[in-house]
Amino acid sequence: MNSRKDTPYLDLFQIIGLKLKKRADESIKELGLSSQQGKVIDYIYKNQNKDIIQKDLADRFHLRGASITSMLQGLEQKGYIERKIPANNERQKNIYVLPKAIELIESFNDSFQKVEDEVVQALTDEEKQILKKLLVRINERI
Amino acid sequence: MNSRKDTPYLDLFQIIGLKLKKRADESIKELGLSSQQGKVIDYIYKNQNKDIIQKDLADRFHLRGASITSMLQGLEQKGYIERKIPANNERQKNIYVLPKAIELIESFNDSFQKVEDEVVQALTDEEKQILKKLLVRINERI
DNA sequence: GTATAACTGTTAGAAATCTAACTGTCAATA
DNA sequence: TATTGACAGTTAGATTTCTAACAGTTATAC
Repeated sequence: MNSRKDTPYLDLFQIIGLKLKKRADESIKELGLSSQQGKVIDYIYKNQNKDIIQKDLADRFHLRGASITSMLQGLEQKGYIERKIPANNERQKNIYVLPKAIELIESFNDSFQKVEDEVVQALTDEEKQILKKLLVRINERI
Repeated sequence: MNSRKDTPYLDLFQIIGLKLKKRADESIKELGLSSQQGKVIDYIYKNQNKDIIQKDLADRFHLRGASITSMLQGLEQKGYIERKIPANNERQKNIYVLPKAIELIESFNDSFQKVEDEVVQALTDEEKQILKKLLVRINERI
């Protein structure tokens, strides 16, 4: 009777991921951004000296090119970022954060940090290390 | 200089969750369903003797009532499920899977199982147990 | 050198989810 | 027992993501 199908890891990752997304969204809602937008702005800011293009964001955040276009159009209209076609390749667009976004980064990173702390608060230092090691390995293999 | 903000657990859960969702969607695409729809049908089927109502699904899958309404309307139109107002409470609707869905359950559970296997394939038995224990504990606390 | 393929980003339209406002039903209470 | 509040579900409209088809640019191959 080994035909019983069960997917506890799949289910746990799905549920934890959903809960964390809602917590993160909630924590920066007052700034008028979604957690996804916050993460993207933070990533652009941290890599501003590396000539990030939209494709890099699509790869990092596992989104389609069309979704990045849509998100960045929104962030550009709201004055958080700007996009410039580089001289050496007219297919691409480099992304830069504007002062209006930089003011917020510290604030929503504080919020994300609080959610992060909640996640690992139930674990000992040793368990944290083990968990990170296992998550990294899983992430590399899938 | 401890102002450095970093959220590796948040990021890993987000990325792994996204990857797994895409894998699961891909694996049952040929059946004409999303992985979410498959999970819901499976849940209804496994709890058919418990008079499941829409609110139970909203709680289990961390979706809003409106989202459940929309999803179940779709599944009902396609002939996978039916909804019946119980005699003792006209506010509620009990959900049942129809034969057309039951035929598929075995098949997409096989698909989900394959994704599940990929997740843990890089881990030893001991690591699997530890991981599950830590995930369960995190899920309980957030 | 030109034709073709690969790359980067955009558009249009579909799907899934959300919030806010709503309807109808049941429960509590005054 | 009449009112009020809580509950379950629905609708309308917004948001975010997706796929498919496309335009323009760059690289490759003949």
